[in-house]
Amino acid sequence: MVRAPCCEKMGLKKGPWSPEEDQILVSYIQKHGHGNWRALPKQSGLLRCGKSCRLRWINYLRPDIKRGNFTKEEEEAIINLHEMLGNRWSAIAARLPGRTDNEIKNVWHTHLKKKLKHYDESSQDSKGESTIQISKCDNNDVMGNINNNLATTSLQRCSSEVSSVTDSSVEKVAVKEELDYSSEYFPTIDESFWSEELSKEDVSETNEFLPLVESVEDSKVNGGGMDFWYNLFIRAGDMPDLPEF
DNA sequence: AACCATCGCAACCGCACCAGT
DNA sequence: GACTGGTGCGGTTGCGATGGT
Repeated sequence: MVRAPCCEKMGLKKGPWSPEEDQILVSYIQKHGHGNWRALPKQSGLLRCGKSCRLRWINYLRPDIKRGNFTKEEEEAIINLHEMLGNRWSAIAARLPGRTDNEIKNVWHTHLKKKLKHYDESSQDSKGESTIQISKCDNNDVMGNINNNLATTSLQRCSSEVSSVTDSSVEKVAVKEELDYSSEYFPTIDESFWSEELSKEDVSETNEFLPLVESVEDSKVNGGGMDFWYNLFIRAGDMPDLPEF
């Protein structure tokens, strides 16, 4: 395949986006959508290549982007999902609503890798057990449901152990954590599960996931982490409307 | 205050994949 | 089946911000 000439050779702009460019891109997409990224710059009058426009929109301008620092829950989810999925950032991002693959990738390389390294080092000091610090989940009921209904991940095992602690929601507790993160603790998930074609019916047939939806909808509990857990364990795109808490 | 090192984030690059012809 | 164009993805880079000396 013949590679398309790069932006610079075409006289197109590169580098940081100006507020004016952002404005043009947003208003164009709001009006016309983004059917064809390659044609978009021409039609909108932007001196950018389509690829650059797409990236800017996806990583920064999309209205559903959640800005700001990652919560502890999100960080823990990234660690767990990375353990399951590897460097498939887009797949991880699909399970963290409002976060982009680029953002997750950056967070991984700047924060989480170091964090994990730190855990590894501290865990090597003890024999077979390590002590890690995690934040207590905001809502024990939710975590209980997760623990009842989902195959256990390392995070959930931690959560079940802290669920008896009843005061401050940000209290840090020391949790004994076994070193072995073997498949015993992760559900066997074949590729079809992660594929975008999985329907709602398929989800219900994959057992653990539906009961969580029901429990969330029924419980109407108030907790900052609710949307997060709700979205994380239900496939993006097949989600029912979020319940009001 | 000036310089340097490090960090964090936005953006780019190159490749792979897919659909249409 | 081969070719082409569009899109998506993961790795990498550039650069401003921040902190330390």
